[in-house]
Parts: sequence; C-alpha cells; structure tokens
Amino acid sequence: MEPTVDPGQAAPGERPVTATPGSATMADVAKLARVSPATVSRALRGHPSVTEDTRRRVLDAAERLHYAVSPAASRLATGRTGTIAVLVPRLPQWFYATVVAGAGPSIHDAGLDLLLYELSDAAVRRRFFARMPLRRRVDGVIALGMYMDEVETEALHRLHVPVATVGEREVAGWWNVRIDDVDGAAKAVRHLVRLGHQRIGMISSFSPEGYAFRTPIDRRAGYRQVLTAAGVRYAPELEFSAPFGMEGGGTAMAELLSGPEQPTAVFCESDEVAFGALRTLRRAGLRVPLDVSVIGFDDHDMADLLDLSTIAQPVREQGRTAAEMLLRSLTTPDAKPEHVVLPTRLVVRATTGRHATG
Amino acid sequence: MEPTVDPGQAAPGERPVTATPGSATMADVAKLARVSPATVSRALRGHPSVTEDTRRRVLDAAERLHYAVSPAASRLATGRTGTIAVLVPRLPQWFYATVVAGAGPSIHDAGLDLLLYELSDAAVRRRFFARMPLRRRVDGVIALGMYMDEVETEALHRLHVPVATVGEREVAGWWNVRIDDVDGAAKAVRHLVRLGHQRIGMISSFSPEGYAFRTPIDRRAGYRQVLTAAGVRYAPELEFSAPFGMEGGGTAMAELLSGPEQPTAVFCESDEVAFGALRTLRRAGLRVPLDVSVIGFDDHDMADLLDLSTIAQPVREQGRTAAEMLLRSLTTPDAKPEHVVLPTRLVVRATTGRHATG
DNA sequence: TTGTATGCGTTATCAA
DNA sequence: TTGATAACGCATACAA
Repeated sequence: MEPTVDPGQAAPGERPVTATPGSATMADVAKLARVSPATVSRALRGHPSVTEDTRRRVLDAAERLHYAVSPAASRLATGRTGTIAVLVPRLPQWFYATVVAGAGPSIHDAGLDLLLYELSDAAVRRRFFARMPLRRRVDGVIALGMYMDEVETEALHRLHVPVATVGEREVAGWWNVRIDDVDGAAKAVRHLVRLGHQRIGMISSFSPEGYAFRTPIDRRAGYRQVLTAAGVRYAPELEFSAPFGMEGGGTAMAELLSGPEQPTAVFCESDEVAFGALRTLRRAGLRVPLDVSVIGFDDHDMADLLDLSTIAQPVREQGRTAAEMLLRSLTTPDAKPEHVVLPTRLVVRATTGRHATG
Repeated sequence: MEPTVDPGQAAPGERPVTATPGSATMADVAKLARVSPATVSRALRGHPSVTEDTRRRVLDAAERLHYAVSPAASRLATGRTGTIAVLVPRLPQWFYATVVAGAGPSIHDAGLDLLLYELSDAAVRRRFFARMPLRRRVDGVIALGMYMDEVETEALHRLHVPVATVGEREVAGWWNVRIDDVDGAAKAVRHLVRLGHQRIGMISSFSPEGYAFRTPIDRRAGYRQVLTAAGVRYAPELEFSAPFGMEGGGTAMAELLSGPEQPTAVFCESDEVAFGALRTLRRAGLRVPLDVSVIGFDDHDMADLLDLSTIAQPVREQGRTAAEMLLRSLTTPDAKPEHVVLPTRLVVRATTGRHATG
C-alpha cells in the first residue's frame, strides 16, 4: 500500500534531528511522519480517530525532533489557558506554603500550570485587584485566606472563571474548602474544661492591615460557647486580641498575666500565637502546664517540637481539595460549586494538664 | 481631516460597552478609537512613534471596553512567554518559601508570570526532568536548592533559556546567588571557641533521597578549619550526620550525648537541626548553655522564639537577587552570568555561653 | 481515518 | 506617524 519511496523529503535518517532542539513545529513532525499537521495534532492528544499505526509514526517523529507543543499557539487556538492562579497573602507562613504545596501536584498532574501570586501587603494587593493581571490569563483561581472585600470579590468575579477559596467565608458561585473553626475551638476549650480549669483565657488575633478574617471570630465563638455550656464563667478580661504572629501572642500573654485574675489555662487562636505565649511564660518563670496550660490551633510544623497541645487541621489536604474541586469545575462547567468542611482533631501534648493547685 | 461620520460602526456611545467584559479584542479597540489594530498595539505598549492624541484615544477606548491583551496571542507573535519558572524542592520549608517570596515582586513588577514547580520527591523530580514541561513555556528558570545532577543540568540547558540558581554550586553559563557557607560556619565555630569551648561537636545533615547538597560539605569544612586554626583538637567522634530536619537533629544530639566524650558546645548545620537538638537536650535535663551550648545556621523564623544563637543569611534577598539577575539577562541576552555571594552575620542569643565548669 | 482550510489575537515588516 | 499585511503554531469544522 504505502510506497516506500519518499516523493518530497529526504529519508528520515538524513534529517538534521539535533538542529535547534525544541524548535520543531507541528508541520515538521507532520512531514517526518508523512501525515498532515491536523493528524499530528490529533495523534498527540490521543484523539480516538487515529490509527494505532499512524499514531506510532507521529509519536516517533515527535520524539526524534524533540517536539513540544507550543502552549501559546495551543492556547490561542483553543481559548483555554491551561493555567490556574493561586493567590496567597504571605507565602513564608507555614500554613499557606503547605496549602500551596498541597494544590501543586493535582494541578500539575492535570497538565496545568500553577501561577503564583503573593499579595503580601495592602499596596501590592490593591494594585493587583485594580490591574487584575489575571485577565485572559487563567482558567481558574484558588484564593487562600484572602478574605476579600466587596470590590475584590467583584473583581475576581469579572474574570468569569471558576474560583475556589480555602479557609474563608462561603461566596455564592464559588467553591470552598475549610474547617469548622467554631467546632475546632470548642474541642480545644472542652479539653481544658475537662482538665478542671475554671479560669480559661483566650488570645485571638487580628490582621494588622485590617482585613476581616473570619477565623478569629469563629474561634472566639467556639471558646465562648463551651464556657457557657460548661457553666464556666466567661470573663471578658480574660480575652485578649493581638496582631497575628508570635510577637502578638507574647505581648497578649504578658497582659493576661498582669491582669487582675490570672488564668490557669489559655486557648490561643493559632500555634504561632501560642509560641509567643509560651515564650512569655518561660520568661516569667511560670511552669507549663503546672501553672498555666496552653493550647494552640493548627498543628504547626513546630508544635511537635515545642510539645504544644493543639487542634490539628488537614492543611495539605485543603490545598489538594481546592485544586481538585477547581479541576472538576473545568471539566464540568455546569457543576454546582461545593462547600467542603474537613475535620479537625485534638492533639494532646505536654502544654496542657491539671493546674498545680487543682 | 478625520471625517466625523463613522462609515461602519455605530457611534462610540452606543456600543454595548458592558457586554461580555474582558472579551474585547484589539480590533474592537481599534474600531472604537478609529485607528488600525497595529496602532492600538503600538499605543498600548508605549511605542514612541504614536501621537499623544491617538495614544489617548486608544487608551480611552481600551478602558471603556475593559480591554486586556491576550497573552496567548502576544506570546505567539513575539515568541516570548513572559514567564519565569521557579523550581523548589519543598515549599513548606521556611527557607524555600521565603526565597520564592523574595523573587515574586521583582518578577511581577517586570510584568512577568511566576510559574511554580515543587519537586518534592525523587519520583516527581524524575518525571519533571524527563518530560520537561517547561519546554517552550518559560523565558527563564530560577532553581532553588536543587543540586541537579549531570542529567538534570543538561535537561535544563536544553531549554536554551537563562537559569539562575540559589544556594548551589556554580554552573558554567548560569547565574548564581549564594552565601559563603564555609565562612558562615567559621563564624559560628569561632564564636564557640571564643567562649572557651574545647570540645565542640557538629551535627550536619544529608538528604534522605541522596542528593549531593554542597551546603553540608562547606559548613563542615568551615567547622574543621576553625578548629584547626584555633588549635582545638578535631575529634571525628564529635561529628554526626543525620537526615535533614528536626528529627535528625534530635537523634544526632542523642548520639553525641551518649558518646565517650560529651561536647560542651555543638554547631548545628541548620536551625531546624538545632531545634531538634535543643529538644533532646531539654529532655535529657541538660541546661543550655550551661551544660551545652548550641548554635544553628539560617536565622529561621523560629530561632528568635527559641532564643537560638545562629548565623543569619539574607534569605528573601537571595530570591530577589536571583530574580533580578535573571531579568537583566532577559533584557541583555549577551550579559555574562554573574555569581553573587551575599553576607552572613552572627546572631548571638541565649543558647550559647560559657560552660558551667569553664 | 485523514487532509484542507480557516481562525485564534497579536506583533512586526513594509509601504504609504 | 499610521495602515495593510503577513506571520506566529496550533485546533477544528468540514470534506474527502
């Protein structure tokens, strides 16, 4: 059937296969495989209507030419960008970096690119939402801990691509994965109550830049709920709020200690806050947990090192879940956005126990 | 000159400006501004040969149509991808996340995208270098702590784009930014020597996956150099190596403590190793620094919290420097790759001091 | 099953 | 200074 003589081109073996590797085009592959560019395109993407024989010829030729599809051309032709943007407030924070790391493999396994944007301060953030560099550039967005206001939310909506948020309030039309912060906080405080504590303080935190995080609100709610349910007196003077981070935790603990009524146990909104609190206690010469029990929230990498009792949340999984929800919405554009709540878990270590005087 | 009647289209005011926002094309803008698409392209990119008047008309029209350039089309036409890839072994590790965060703003300010790849284990890594998803996809690559072997290095070379590495050995033709690990280690050990220590141990680490990191080698070299120079006996049994991380540091310290000759001070290759070592000391009931002094390396976020003496290195700056070198090489393709060495600095905190018995 | 022809939205070359 | 016009490399509707 197939003539063994080649009408136009030189024999395959004579082609300068190694010249400017990576710059071969689909037409080059087509010539070498003796098919049309259209068939190359189909063969390369596994279209069913291609003979096993020609597919092999095409793959062979592509291999020999070190051919790689031009994403730009492909994107222009299809209209799809093959790209997911991930928005994160501060990458060096363990939580965010871990969520991103959790999302990466799912995105890459699907053959998509991961575009990273760290919006670390108010100025950067404002510029980002004003210029919206994602326009025409991404097929979907994952937003971590961004707690966007009306304007920002609207700006993202205008991209007309699916959005998945992690650890935020639920936005209509967007996918969301989070934990139950109220319930998680309740677990922590119940643990303290069951150890016999009656004076239980809390250190929550706020964004120095004024973003309306929902997490502190929910965790405070869980704290108060349990106190009320357990019949433990809720004392406003045992509740402190400080800027997010270790420093804030440290100073808030100092204030707690200098207050009229020293707590025997403190629930810290996050492990980082707890780290700072622990340092203050150590410097104050107080024994943990004999004098003061401390429990955090997150199960930070370092929590184990410091023997900190805490509430563990699945961090990496939140990233993975968000990515997979988003990917699903790309293949099924009319899928209804889901809101997933992942479980938390009490981790008892050495910073919680009964008070020395009972 | 310009006829005020519009031959084809309706008057600007009547156009459905809000319809499918973001989907306007350059031709739409051209029509609205009554110029050719070519002029729109020139005006939008600040080409000097455009009248101030027409430029304003174009920008106006673009604004009203919510126009955004299609990156795919632009890339196809120019051949430039407008994208930098960042390769990182493990994103949740503070050091890597911080370097990436340092590189981000420079990249984004230049109008480029940041494509993130976490190559977290050997299997992922092998697949990455085998398939090379970066082909035709990026204008440059930043590789952090990858310590690539021959094959991997060659694979990156074949991309024919500039490469900047951070914290690695210097590769011919590639840009590099790093610190002087030998010198940094020397600073740490000199600090211990000057405190009067004579039995100084070291805990270095190795990659569980067998990558040939240069850092441990250099830091060990600095350690030995100072011992020799100071006339302190170098005792091989005081040198331990453990898998990277807190766990490894903890077990290595346990081995040091159970050896024939207990050290009075230990230089840990990294802060994370030191964290583990500190925990072991605490659990062993040993006082720091009275019984054993500990110094780390990196000035990790948590080092301050734990009062760990250490050698600080500019982490964020390494990311920024790498990005800016790479950007320079994009605008000046024939620039000679530079190798930058950033300074380290001794940070004295509370884990180093004189030995109790002198 | 495969090939032809066209469009995707820019940029760049060349004329005007 | 501006406007036609031709790439850029691929995907797909339509034909064969």
